[in-house]
Amino acid sequence: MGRPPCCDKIGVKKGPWTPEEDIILVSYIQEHGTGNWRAVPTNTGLLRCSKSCRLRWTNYLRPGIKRGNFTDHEEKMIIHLQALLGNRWAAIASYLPQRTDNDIKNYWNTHLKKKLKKRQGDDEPNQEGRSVSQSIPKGQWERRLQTDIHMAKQALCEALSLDKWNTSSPDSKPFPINLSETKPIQTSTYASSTENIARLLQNWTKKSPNSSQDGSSESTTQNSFNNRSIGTSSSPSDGTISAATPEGFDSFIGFNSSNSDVSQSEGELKFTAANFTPETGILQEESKTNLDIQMPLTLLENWLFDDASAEGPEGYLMDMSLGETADLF
DNA sequence: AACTGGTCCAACCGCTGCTTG
DNA sequence: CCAAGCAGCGGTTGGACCAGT
Repeated sequence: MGRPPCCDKIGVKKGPWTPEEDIILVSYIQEHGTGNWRAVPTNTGLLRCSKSCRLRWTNYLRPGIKRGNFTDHEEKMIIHLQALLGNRWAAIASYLPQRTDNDIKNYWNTHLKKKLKKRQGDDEPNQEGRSVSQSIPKGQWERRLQTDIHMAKQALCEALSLDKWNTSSPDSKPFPINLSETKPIQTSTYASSTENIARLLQNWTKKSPNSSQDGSSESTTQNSFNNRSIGTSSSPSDGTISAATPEGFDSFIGFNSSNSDVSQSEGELKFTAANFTPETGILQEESKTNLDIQMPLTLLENWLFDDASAEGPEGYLMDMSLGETADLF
């Protein structure tokens, strides 16, 4: 007979999250992963509903999130993807792994909508208009189906050849994203909030029994979390975070700093790839997500930014869905 | 300095499809 | 098979912030 009720709405806290709450949530997910959101409020003592916890994690605390201004590159991708997929922000976000669907949605509503409106007002033929008009002949459901088939195919390809990514050639990047060609811009609000959290995390990591380096595989989630964050940015002797800075925090909670740092060297990229395998624990899901979109994004960029291409996205997707999926299935 | 209007974004709301017992 | 609950998604909102007057 169903499951026991989720979180009753009595005594559930709402509104902005405090750094303390963030730490509690992060530390819990470090130990237990993101599998059971329902258990999070009860096990952590957070007066939040499970939904709120999940949202906080996926939109804010999750590793690998890039914050701040959108680059031209990202902007173009969003515009094209929105024209292709509609308001399927989650699907669009899957092509921009560093951005959350909420972020993209907000950016679309606050910036791009107006921008496009303005451009259309200028009555000037542009790429966005072209993409939209090209996508119209196809039914929405059909485009969705094509995209979903395409994504499923990519996921399968990834699953079958994960090792290739880890031992890829020096030219290959851990993430498809040439987003890294663009400038990193951090918002001051997030920076300040991460500073607070990082400061609090210092205490937490000191107390945490999980920062041990015994190499035990009892919890891969813990190990990966610690290895990638504390292990690279802290003193091994005391286990504390070395820098109470936004960068320090980003690196604590994941791979963000190396991932979003556009000035990173190829060597750093390789380092990221080497450490960023699906076997690395709690962030496995995130890493998979990132890996999964590697090929599609690279291909996507071909048509997104190839002005000479007259075929457009539909041609690509049609090929993928009608041609290659036949082989797949 | 105070007010006003606009912008931005984190968080909430409500719906839907899937999962579970 | 069914009902209840969960997780995820897209739409909306509230409040902080900023620029202009």
